Amino acid sequence: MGYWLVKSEPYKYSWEQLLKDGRTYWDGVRNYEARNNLQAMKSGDAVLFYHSNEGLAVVGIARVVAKAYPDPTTDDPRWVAVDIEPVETLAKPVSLSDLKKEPRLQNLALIKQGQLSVMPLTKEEFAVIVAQGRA
DNA sequence: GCCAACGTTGGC
DNA sequence: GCCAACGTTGGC
Repeated sequence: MGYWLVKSEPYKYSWEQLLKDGRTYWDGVRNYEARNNLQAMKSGDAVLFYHSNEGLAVVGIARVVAKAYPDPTTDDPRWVAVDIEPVETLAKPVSLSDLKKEPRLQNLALIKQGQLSVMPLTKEEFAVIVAQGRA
């Protein structure tokens, strides 16, 4: 079972929109490292949903429901998309500043490499963030 | 709106 | 294959 964190700008696609839709495809990735991470996702993997630009917080937990397939929004075969569905809305969004304060999260790509939009998490990192979000 | 960080592109 | 220039992203 894999653990991931994906970023979305709320005005493009927000957590609330995902709740309303019930399921969405995660596309538009145009960065090789993020693409490689997408391709490594498997159905059933857990995905934290982070709002960038506005909010700056992890707001919910989603699940991969379809592993990587060619991105339907482009003819370029290099890019892929996955399908995700919402699992749980965090009672208390975990903000970026909270993440930065947590010693166990200092290796997060979110903190070290701000512009990566899809990144892997360890099981512990996932658990730490979710525990904060439920507190 | 600004600026720093990073990835990608293209000339040599 | 190197490296400078450029574009994009995202925090502040």
